[in-house]
Amino acid sequence: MSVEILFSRRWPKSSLAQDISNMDVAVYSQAYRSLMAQAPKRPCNRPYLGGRTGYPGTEGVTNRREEHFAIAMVNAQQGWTLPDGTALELLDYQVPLKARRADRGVGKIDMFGLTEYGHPVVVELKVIGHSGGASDPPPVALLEGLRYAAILEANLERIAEELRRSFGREMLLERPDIVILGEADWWSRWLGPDAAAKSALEEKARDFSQALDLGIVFASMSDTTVHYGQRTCAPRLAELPHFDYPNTLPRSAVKALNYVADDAARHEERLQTTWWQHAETLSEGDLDGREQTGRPPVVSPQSPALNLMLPRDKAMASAIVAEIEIAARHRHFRSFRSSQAMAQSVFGAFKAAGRLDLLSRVQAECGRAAFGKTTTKTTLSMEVDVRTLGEPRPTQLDVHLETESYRVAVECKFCEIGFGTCSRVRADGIETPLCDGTYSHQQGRRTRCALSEIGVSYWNFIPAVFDWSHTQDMCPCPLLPTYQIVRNILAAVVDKDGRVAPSSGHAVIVYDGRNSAYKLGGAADTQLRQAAAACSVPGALRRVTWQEVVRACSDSADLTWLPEAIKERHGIYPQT
DNA sequence: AATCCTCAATGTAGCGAATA
DNA sequence: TATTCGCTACATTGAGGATT
Repeated sequence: MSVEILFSRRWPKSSLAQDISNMDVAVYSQAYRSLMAQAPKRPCNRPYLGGRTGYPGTEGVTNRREEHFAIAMVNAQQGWTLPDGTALELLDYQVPLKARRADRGVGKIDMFGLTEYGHPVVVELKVIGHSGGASDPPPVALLEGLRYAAILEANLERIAEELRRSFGREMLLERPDIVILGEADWWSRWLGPDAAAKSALEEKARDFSQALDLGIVFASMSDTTVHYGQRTCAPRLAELPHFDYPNTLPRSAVKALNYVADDAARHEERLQTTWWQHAETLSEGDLDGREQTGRPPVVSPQSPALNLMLPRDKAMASAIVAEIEIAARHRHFRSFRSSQAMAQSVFGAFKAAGRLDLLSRVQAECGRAAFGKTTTKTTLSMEVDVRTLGEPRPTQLDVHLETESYRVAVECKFCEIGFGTCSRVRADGIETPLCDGTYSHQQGRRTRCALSEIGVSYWNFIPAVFDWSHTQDMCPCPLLPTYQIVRNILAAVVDKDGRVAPSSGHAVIVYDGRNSAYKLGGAADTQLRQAAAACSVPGALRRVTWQEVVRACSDSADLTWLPEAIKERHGIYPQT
């Protein structure tokens, strides 16, 4: 069947409105189905998703504004809200669709993402050209979107599998939605003076939307400056674009907004159930005996190690127990909520089994290896003091991995609903806080940050890794919500000699995938995205769930006990 | 009549996937 | 790993219409 019409690039401006009106939706829908039936399918050793570095591949000058724009947007980890209120998260850019070189007219998906419910979304990005060129007309963008959606749909299962494996996400096996995301200038250049074409396009999109049962959203974003990237310097957007929607196609009724609140309560309830069920299997006197509602099981002070998940093998078990000194245990170490106990159990197990190499299988949510490349020579230590940041009390890393002088700083979360914030704005026992929450000279100080004033060197390093300048006032201080995350990133990228080496380390956040604070739009998620959006080094901040981490040991004989134990105790297990 | 402007057609650069 | 290939965005060209 004729799929040719989906590939037409001839849309003369003079007859744009007429040509759009003349589009026969039935014919195009048929072409969509035909293209789907004959779509290229990439061989298994050539993935669709993942493998992108966040850097452009080339050095020197370029005119490829659009690609840099897309890379910058994905790097910024900024999702946005679709007109029906659904949150969209961008996962990848330049997704190839060709199976063979000879596949004609098959390009790459500018950006690919999922809605918060796991529905696939194809984003076709249109920006004004490097030198102000108008770029393709809107119908071409629409057809590109349809083509990509058709080819994507033909490979849905395959792509869902890749998302699961490489990004730890679940995708619904549904026809993708299409977002045509154009810079405001691009839209107005083509449709500004031509109201007829504009309404023709919107009407046609509605028809397509109905005929094919997919969402088509036109989004306009504020024009923004792109700082072009290089092989070692990621492209950046000067400011995050602001979106609005010239057409509003409410596709699905907005899912209940109290969903998130319910989710948190349900999760807590399920945790308690799982915990107390597990507690039943313990012996009399193993718990501290206190029972208030809402309180998790807490093991007795006589045998704190009971809060660790341990193998039957005695040697391995004692190696795990010894991984964190007793003095370094947190106050709430004995609680089932303790993320420290979780971290010690899991990472201690990998180490004790001599299988740190398995960690390189774990994929972070950005598609990169969560822990970088690890080998059997990787060293792992817990509760490591970081002394490179000039802090009076050094940052403690939950877990520190080192492979050939590449450092990974791991922050382990479990029940926590957010990240630590800066202490200077709190009035702990003093009348006025040491900082009013802005990054500016205050209270007669010589530096803008109360911590810099006492010799903490965060701000010496921050400009090398974040878009925040230490020579400019900021209100509020960008470190307010991102304090702990930033500290972890700095701990990973600042070396012993006090130099920033962004390519020599990264930070990872490990969290419970069921914890709603980390779901799109949740409190912790927002903190992470704020940090990521300002971070100029792609991959410096990665995130991964415990669910994904324990998946890595499923086929290692020495570690099969771990997934079972963590499922038993906390209800954590890799999905499918 | 000279000049400017717009736009479609044609040509090129950039770049990464495909291929060998 | 190095080379080839072809797509997309971008640049240039020139026809023809509009303006001065």
